Amino acid sequence: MNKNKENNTIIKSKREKDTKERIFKAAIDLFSEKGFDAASMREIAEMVGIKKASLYSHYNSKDQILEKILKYPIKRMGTVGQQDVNTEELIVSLGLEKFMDLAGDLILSWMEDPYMEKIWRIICIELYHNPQIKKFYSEFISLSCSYWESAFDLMIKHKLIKPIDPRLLASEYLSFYGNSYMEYFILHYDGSSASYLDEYKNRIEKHSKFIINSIKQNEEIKLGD
Amino acid sequence: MNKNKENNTIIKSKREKDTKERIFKAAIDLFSEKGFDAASMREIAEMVGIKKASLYSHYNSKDQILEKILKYPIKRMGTVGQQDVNTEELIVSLGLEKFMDLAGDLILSWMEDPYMEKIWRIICIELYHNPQIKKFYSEFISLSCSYWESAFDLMIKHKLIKPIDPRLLASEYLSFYGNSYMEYFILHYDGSSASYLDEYKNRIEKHSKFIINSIKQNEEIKLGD
DNA sequence: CCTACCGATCGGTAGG
DNA sequence: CCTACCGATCGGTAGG
Repeated sequence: MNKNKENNTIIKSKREKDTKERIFKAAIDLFSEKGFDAASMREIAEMVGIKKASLYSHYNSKDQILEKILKYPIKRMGTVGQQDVNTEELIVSLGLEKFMDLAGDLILSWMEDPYMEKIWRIICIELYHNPQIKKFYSEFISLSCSYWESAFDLMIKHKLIKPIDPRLLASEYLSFYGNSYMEYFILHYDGSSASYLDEYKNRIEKHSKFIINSIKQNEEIKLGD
Repeated sequence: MNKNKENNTIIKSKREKDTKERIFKAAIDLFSEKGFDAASMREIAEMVGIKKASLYSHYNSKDQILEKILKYPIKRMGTVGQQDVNTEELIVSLGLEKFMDLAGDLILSWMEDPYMEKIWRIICIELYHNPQIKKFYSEFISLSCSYWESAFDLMIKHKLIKPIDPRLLASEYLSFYGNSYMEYFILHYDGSSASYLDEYKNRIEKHSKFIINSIKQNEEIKLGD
């Protein structure tokens, strides 16, 4: 008797967890497809196969679902970006070209998670309309700029690149990424992935080479040093 | 009798035209402040000082108001960009630096119209949510890229810059603009103008110098030619 | 997890 | 240019 009750509780809570996750996934799909406002709670419920009112046993509000979605990239950033390696050591040991290649690969690997792609699209299309998303994006941009500013600063210190304002370099390097992703997610994204993405990968690779060529220390000057 | 009737007709149609323009301005203000969807016809009417139903004697729908707003930048583009000057002559006669300065000034002067700033904000914040705006933006980007691609191509032809893929150069040059404006309008715009705008002007000037330095033909190579 | 309901708000129209 | 109204849709709740 007791065993049976326990079993039921376990099964029930497992099903509940499962439903909560299905709601999460359905919300990502719908928000990324139609935008946060245009996707209704009714549609989310329909996709999960339950009635709208039942959503509220798992989440208190539509905003709370979005809140949980925005926590996902932060978790992912943690696992990808927060290695214990020292940036200065990495730059010195790899050199300019290889360090930049590694950084580019990291950003790409971060994007290849299918959730991340959809979540970025949600962020891009709701950047203005949602204060929650605006705050998240501002902080993300600010963190990225700081990281790259200090990276370029270290490169100058080790005479790997010309002494150009590292803040300017960071924004030259990152604005191309920003603009490319925005364009991709807003103008060309069709949910099928891979289609346009390869073209963007190609463009970003060329951009990286252009920047490297523009800032690397000239050979002659190096010799004369 | 006849004279009086005529006069009344003129006065009436003048007032009608005036109201139509006040609706136009109110819509620009409200759409740029809150976004197209969030600004309601009731609010527009309230700002103009009439009732909502009266709006429909001037415009058939909310979408038609937006349509008219989007025609404004095209008219402005016509007056600013479509001079009869030949780009090739301009590049040869001015040289690299002065041509780039002129182009930057043109873009800025285009932005300094107070309507344009608000309309750009509408475009940025509604880029995804509104198919009309998406189409307008796509075409604008495509036109800008083509123009700059051919401009860089001409510079290469006249050996003013290094022979780098002109398509890449166009997107290096323009993506910084795109990203800066997007960031300005979405994260820092507060309607008061001038506040952050100066900072962005400064950043864009530095960007232009960075690009010029990266692509200009080295003196030595020029001599050896 | 459901049915049945709520108030709020929207763009737009009829008729004067 | 107005009053008065329309159907549609939204997020969320009560109560079981």
